[in-house]
Amino acid sequence: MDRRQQKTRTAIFQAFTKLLETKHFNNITVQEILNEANVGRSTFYAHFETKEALLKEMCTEIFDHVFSEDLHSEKTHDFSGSGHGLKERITHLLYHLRDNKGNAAGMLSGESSELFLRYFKEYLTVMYEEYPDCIRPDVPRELALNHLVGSFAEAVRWWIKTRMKLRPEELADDYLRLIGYKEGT
Amino acid sequence: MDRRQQKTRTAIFQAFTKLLETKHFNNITVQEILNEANVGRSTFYAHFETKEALLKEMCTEIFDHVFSEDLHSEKTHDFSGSGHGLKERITHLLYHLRDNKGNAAGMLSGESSELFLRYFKEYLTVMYEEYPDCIRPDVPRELALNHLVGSFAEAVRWWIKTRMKLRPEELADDYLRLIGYKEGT
DNA sequence: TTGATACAGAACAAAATGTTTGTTATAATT
DNA sequence: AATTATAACAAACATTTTGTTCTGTATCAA
Repeated sequence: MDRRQQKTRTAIFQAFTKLLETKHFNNITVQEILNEANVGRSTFYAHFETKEALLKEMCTEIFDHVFSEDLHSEKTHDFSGSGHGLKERITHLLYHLRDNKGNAAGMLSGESSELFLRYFKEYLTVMYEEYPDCIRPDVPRELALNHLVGSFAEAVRWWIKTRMKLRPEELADDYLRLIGYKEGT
Repeated sequence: MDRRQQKTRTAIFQAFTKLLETKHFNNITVQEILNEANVGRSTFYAHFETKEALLKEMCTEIFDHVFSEDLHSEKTHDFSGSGHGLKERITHLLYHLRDNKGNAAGMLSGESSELFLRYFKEYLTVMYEEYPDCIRPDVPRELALNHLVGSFAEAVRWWIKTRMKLRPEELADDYLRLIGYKEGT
């Protein structure tokens, strides 16, 4: 990819990220992004169709990164079926977030966290499909899956909101307790 | 209150509700609301400062109604402290939603459900404060409360999304199972 | 060096916002 | 029934934002 394109792309991403930390997505204008990123108007629209498209691409890039290593390591040695590995995987994910790879935490702590959570949950749903043993059989499957994903997203949001005072391992333990996950199950 | 005011107010509420069923809040313009409600521009702004204020007032009115009877019956005979009554209360709440008092279900099923859930959760948080025994002591209190509220909101959203196929009692049971609530606790 | 293309800046039409004004219609009051 | 108050309406308005199109310039890859 042309270096110029990459440069503007990251400039826009950074500007947008910065703005999202203080303002809500809806109240951010394209003009503000242009000013912050020092990018021409036509340039912006050459890269992104709309503000929403920008958000989507940014989320994809960030969460692809946050989840990528997990997905990779999961392919090299498959733990699914035994239930083992969920705790490690969750902890790993939380470390990623805490170390702010791709600024995911910054985004999730801002006023527009609902928007990011939507994308976050999509990835989580895919992840949980690999842990069928976590899904309780005594309630409708979709409801159970929805519960696992939603609860984790909420827990993460709470964690970030409280400035990540708990260590990743602690939050992982607490979360697993809350969803009634037992080590040997 | 002047009948004229009440008339326009409900006209705007109905128009807004109808629009919210098909479009996202962000993509609804004031102009569309005016057309749908057959209300003059200046009239709208005499009633509501902004579109956001309209949303807020509507949510308050609806959720006040949905939660009101619960809060009332709770005062006449207090169950708090024993843990008893949560299942009944949740079931009651779900019946309210299913019978669509105040169009709460319609709103929660639309594209802007996140917005309504925010308000919904506020009410739920207040409600759960009356059931201290549900809050697990082995994780941070705020996290546990957050989990109860978030899980219920997610369960309700799922329920509405699946067109409320489960009976309220069934969903209440499933939800209580998911959060690990035991009858006698 | 050369050809391609990404950029900046300006200008533009279209749409939306929120305010103001004068007039009409409909309440509540006597 | 007549009067007074006020809510609604319609139109006009300045302002802001959006998304497009243009031209000239700078930068990249070959």
